[in-house]
Amino acid sequence: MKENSLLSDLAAHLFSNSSGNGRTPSERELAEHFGVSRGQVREALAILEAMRIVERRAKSGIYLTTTEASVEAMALFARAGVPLDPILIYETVELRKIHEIKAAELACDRATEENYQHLRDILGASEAKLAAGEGLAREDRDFHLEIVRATKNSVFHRVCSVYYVMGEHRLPIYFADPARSRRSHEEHIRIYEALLARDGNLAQALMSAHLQGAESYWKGLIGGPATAAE
Amino acid sequence: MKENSLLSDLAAHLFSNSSGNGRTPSERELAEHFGVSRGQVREALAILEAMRIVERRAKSGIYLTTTEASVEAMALFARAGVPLDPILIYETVELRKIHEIKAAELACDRATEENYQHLRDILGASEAKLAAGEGLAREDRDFHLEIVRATKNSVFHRVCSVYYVMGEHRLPIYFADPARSRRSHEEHIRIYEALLARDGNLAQALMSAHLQGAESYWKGLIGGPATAAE
DNA sequence: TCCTCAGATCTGGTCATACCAAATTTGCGC
DNA sequence: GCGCAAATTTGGTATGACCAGATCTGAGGA
Repeated sequence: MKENSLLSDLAAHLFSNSSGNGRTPSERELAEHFGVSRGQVREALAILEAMRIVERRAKSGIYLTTTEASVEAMALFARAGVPLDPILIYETVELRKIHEIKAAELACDRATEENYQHLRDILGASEAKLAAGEGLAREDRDFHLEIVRATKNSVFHRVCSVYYVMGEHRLPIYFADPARSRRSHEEHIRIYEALLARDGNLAQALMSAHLQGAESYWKGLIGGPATAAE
Repeated sequence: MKENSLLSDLAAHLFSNSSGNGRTPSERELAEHFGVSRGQVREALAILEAMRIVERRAKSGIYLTTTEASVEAMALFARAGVPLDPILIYETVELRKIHEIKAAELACDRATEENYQHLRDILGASEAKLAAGEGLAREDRDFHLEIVRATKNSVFHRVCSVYYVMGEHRLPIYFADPARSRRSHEEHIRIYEALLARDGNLAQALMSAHLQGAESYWKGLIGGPATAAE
């Protein structure tokens, strides 16, 4: 990964080192802290400002945004390992349900052989991972995104691909349980078969049930005291 | 507006002045062209790169991204006045339908008095605009976004608020017709009433019909190449 | 003790230079 | 034409400086 580590490190640092009014250290302090030039810090801050994570007030300082940050911002935090508000995870799952049930329906009408081939490839990779006793985080994401891609609506895909990465640091936990991984994989297979049969109603129903499992899981984690082993 | 004009100007410029392989002018050339320092250009480029609009290759150059740009990028272009591929507009409308029909349903369950008040305020503002013979672009967006907000799913709202701005430069055309504005406004009123009555099915149906009108309109303008595949 | 206000300080915004090393282009010699 | 080395270009990065408004500090007055 050649990811911009300064960006995520900086984001994490700003949240840990901001005063009560949301004011963060100055550009000069940040530059010194990270051992880079002010220019580098300003470049990163420009991105963070575009993501509405911070607000730069001329001659005053840098402040954490009080209003809603962008979805990109949430994804950045997820990558940076910043703990995400559980509420946001739940909301994300809810949004996924809205997106993917519809995507499954549309994909039944519009999926091409290329999409089917990709899905088969992903299922094959999943099988291999399962056999090796590994988690399916990456394959899960790929499978679901490929269905969105099969809707042939690129805006739909752009929107989904942004917030799907949010789960990248959560899914490993979810798929740590081999039984859950296996069940999820089998549900994927059935969804694939429904897509192949172009049975819109069935695909929707299967997708709904599939995501319901994830929703209950996260709801359980968020809701009562954490009883699940982690 | 205190918007970062360099950002959008730069984005537009890059698209007009890139060679066949997608290579854009160098940072130094861009700095000179816009009469700013290289640092300013680099800050803007950092944002454009984060939006996946360009790719900066060390010691080589800046290249327009061949892969899918982010939704944020589309919104930026819309603001910058860069003509958007009609296909993207149609795809956006389709995604809006997916989002808003569901939002209407959820809002029926979760809307609070605050949401209703906002909706009333927006409808009032719409009435005033209509009486003054003005378009409803802003009010239309506010109305629809408020319904999304009423779902109390902040991720949902974040996602929608990004791509809604895409329409800001299109809606004025749509609402140039007084009859269409009036009809749209009246449909908003009925949707509001359904939300107030917490009638989920009715709200969904009204929203679906409301957006169907917009969809047909844009489809008509585009010429319907999207559905020609079937 | 508390308030006021001018002066010192800090801060983001912007620009000009400079150096590096790799990628590109140029142009010489064949 | 062609190959290859030298000259040039390019992004990446750092340093230093100046501006002007925001912010903080402390002395002096009520």
